[in-house]
Amino acid sequence: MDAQGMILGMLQRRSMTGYELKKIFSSSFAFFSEFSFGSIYPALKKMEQDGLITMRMEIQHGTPNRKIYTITDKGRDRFRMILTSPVELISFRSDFLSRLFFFSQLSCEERKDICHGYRSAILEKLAQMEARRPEIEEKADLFQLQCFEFGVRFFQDLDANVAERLNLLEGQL
Amino acid sequence: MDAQGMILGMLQRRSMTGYELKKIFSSSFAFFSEFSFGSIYPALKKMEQDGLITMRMEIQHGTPNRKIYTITDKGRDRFRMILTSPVELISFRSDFLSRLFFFSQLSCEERKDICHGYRSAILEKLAQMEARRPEIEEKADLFQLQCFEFGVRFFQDLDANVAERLNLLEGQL
DNA sequence: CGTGTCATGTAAGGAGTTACATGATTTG
DNA sequence: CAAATCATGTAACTCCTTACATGACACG
Repeated sequence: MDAQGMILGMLQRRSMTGYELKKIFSSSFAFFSEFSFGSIYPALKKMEQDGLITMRMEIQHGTPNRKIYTITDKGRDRFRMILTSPVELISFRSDFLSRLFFFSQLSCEERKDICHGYRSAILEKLAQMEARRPEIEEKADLFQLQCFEFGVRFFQDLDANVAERLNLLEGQL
Repeated sequence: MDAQGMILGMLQRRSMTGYELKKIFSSSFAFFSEFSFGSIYPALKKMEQDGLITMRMEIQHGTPNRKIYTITDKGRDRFRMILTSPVELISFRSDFLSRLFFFSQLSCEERKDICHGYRSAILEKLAQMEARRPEIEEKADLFQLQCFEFGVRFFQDLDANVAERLNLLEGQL
């Protein structure tokens, strides 16, 4: 699902500004779908032109004015279509696998370093996610919590998968 | 690792044409890194200009002439740098998780359909990969075989992860 | 005689990121 | 007094894909 789809889904829950959308995308769910301002603001503009959302300016004193976007019926229809269209199989480019593919060109030490370094990065990611668990358990609905659980397990599985390659490298298998 | 990096790695094993590179990228390792002709040919051109590879034209009779690319010392140095640079944590956009995130907006039936459909797609992918196992076990080196095993396990884990979400949806947990 | 394989290449488009510009107000 | 937060936006760039163009030979 692209930026437009994700934004529509968010706006279906409640009206929001681009800035707020960015905060949610950057929160605990960033691991499977993040977008920068450079994607969000142009997408909002485009969707307003297409009649999928409407904008209302909130004049503020002190802080800058906010543009609050609200989904329209047309937008709701569009989102339904997006949500029920065929699900794409995960597309990923794995830097780790790109290295593993060329491991024959590295020394044994270098190979192990890469694997260990990668495991550390995964475990750090997991720690970051766990640190945010309370926040999620408080705010998220059942399915969003399931997204989080899926993510945690995904990285745990990834780590175990790398560990298995390491086992072989270290001749412990 | 981008197209340039992957191509350099391939050329370090042996000299090749763009067409051959494409065939390898489209083979059993496409699941973690694929590139189209539209990436490969311009990358080869660029890298030749940068002195990372050299080209030698092979005149053929009948079939079209082939441009055989060979890595240079500069290219080898570059690839070493790429191979030993910090490994990026996997970056993926999961269409399935994007749906799950908005499951509250779907009926129970629709939710289950999405999960079942997704599991089918994963199992089909696994079947496709297994069908190519003999080819890989014959041609690939130890580490490339490990890439393949990693991929198989990755999709198995993915399936199990989706299955766990389904369990909850079906109230069997 | 159509389809597939061999073989190279380019132009246009897609979908994003990064970096910059602006500027007040709050927090440490 | 510096840095973070609030808030919006654009231009340039990256890196890739899709679709097209070209053309001969081999297979069934």
